Amino acid sequence: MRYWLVKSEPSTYSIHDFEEEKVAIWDGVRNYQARNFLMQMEPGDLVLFYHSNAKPPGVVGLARVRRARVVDPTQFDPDSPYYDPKSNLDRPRWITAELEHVETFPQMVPLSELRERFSPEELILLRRGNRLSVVPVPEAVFKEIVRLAHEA
DNA sequence: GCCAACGTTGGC
DNA sequence: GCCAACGTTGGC
Repeated sequence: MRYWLVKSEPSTYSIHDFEEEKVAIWDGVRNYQARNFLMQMEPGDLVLFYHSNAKPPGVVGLARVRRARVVDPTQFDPDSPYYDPKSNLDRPRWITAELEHVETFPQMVPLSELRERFSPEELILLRRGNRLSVVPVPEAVFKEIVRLAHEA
């Protein structure tokens, strides 16, 4: 059982979109390091949902891995912005996971608070220049973030 | 809107 | 294989 954080721009796909849809294939990730993390996800893993490019940016909800190592269908769709002509059906290049919505937090945990409470060493998200849209989160950090999201 | 950081592309 | 140019991410 592992813990993760995924980023999404709310203007593209927000926690509210996810709450309505309930289940989503986490498609469109086109970075090998992020993909390698996606491929390590297992059913039952818990995933923090982070709004990037938002005002303010921060952790806004919780998801759970429903299916592991799902082929990202958008890589084969010429009409998709995520189409990858170099991928092929026999050896798909982009593998992801299917997530289910667990909770939209009663209060978001903004990036500024994450910076106050955690170090860049323990939370990859905080490392300078980090652009990975999928990162692992240590259990203790995960639990603390969930606690903060429910604090009165 | 700015710009630092980073990834990718393509000429050589 | 190197690396300059370019594109993207994402906080501010």
